Amino acid sequence: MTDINKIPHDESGPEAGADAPLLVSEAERTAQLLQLTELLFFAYRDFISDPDEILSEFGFGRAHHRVVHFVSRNPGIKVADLLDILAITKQSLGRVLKQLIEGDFIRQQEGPRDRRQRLLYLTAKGRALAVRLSAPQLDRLAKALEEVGPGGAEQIRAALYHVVSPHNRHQVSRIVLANQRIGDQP
Amino acid sequence: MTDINKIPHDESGPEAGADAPLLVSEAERTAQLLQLTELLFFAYRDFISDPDEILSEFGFGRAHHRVVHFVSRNPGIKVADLLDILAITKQSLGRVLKQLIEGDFIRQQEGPRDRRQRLLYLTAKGRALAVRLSAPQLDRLAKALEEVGPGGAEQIRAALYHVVSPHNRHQVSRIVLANQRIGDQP
DNA sequence: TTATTTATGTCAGTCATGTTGACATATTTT
DNA sequence: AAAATATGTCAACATGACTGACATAAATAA
Repeated sequence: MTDINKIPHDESGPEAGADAPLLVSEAERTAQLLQLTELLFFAYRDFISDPDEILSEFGFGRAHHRVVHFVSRNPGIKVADLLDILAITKQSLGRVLKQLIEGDFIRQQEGPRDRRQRLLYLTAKGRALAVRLSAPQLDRLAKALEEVGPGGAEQIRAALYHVVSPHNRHQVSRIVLANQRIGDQP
Repeated sequence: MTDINKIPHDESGPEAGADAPLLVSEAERTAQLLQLTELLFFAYRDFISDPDEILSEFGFGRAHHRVVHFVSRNPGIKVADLLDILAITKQSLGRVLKQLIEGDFIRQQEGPRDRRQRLLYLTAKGRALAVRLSAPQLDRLAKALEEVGPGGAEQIRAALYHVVSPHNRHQVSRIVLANQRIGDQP
């Protein structure tokens, strides 16, 4: 290993900066990939830490966050579609959904064409929670993106997209492109 | 919203490509950040899916993966340092560590200077498991990075690093820069 | 119209992985 | 000799997943 071990400047991060040499050996490439693996782990962990704190105020957990988030982004979503996005069982969803409905964060509305469906919407209270949950994450991401140049966001988006398994990409594209902003009225 | 809703080409991902306009409005910026939030969720979920399958062969879970990974990367690590990295309690670690030791994936060695310490090492069997677990992740990351140009890896590294909470960055730097390659002899 | 399928909900039990709190043992440090 | 440290362990509990079975209402097909 060459200079991989040098202690990075605290504001630039490991091996960052314009003077970083492009990779030479296979070993360095592997080392870089391992570092990215670990950074993904640590970044993800901290990324969800702010919502976790807010949620605990309400006696909620991460499962509630996910439901609130995707209902916020997809107002009127069917239960079946939400299950598809979350990739959990209806029993798992049922528990948190019940709590969110009883706490007046989410309301259900009979499907206009198919009355079996229970279309999901955030209440005003639910929207307020969604805003509170998303704020620190948007802030964190915005600050992180300031550290990479303009256009970096697109590269990161492309990379993350291609970390998704090929057979899931189409679905992820559809979901991600729902452009309801958090807190907007449905 | 302007052209955010266009269905992306399946191989380029949402809103990627050289022709993507730089952001104009605050709303578009927020939409982009929300998309990144969701991509991080979906990418992370798929990223750990391959190891999950391998682990289930052994009756293991993600907790075992983390322990194997960080012991692999830090041969001879102290229990206390491992606890620090994982940010879990010793009781949680104890359970999975016990299973890994009983299954002959990890061995403990008395600290040479401080005989209270139990330094952790992978066995040959443990190294084989570590290699199997890391292979699909390294492969997945390598392919994803091919989709962004050269230098993209550095931008992603910088971004992920700055998603880590400021007070954790120093520790993460130290940990990530341990350059033991998975499968190498300690 | 009757039968089947679909969308949703619910009960009951299990598992993995985290938590707190209390306590034990060996070893090092003061 | 006393205190602090490194590790381990027991017990109880919480969260959020799971499987399997069954129930109801509404839409669709035969």
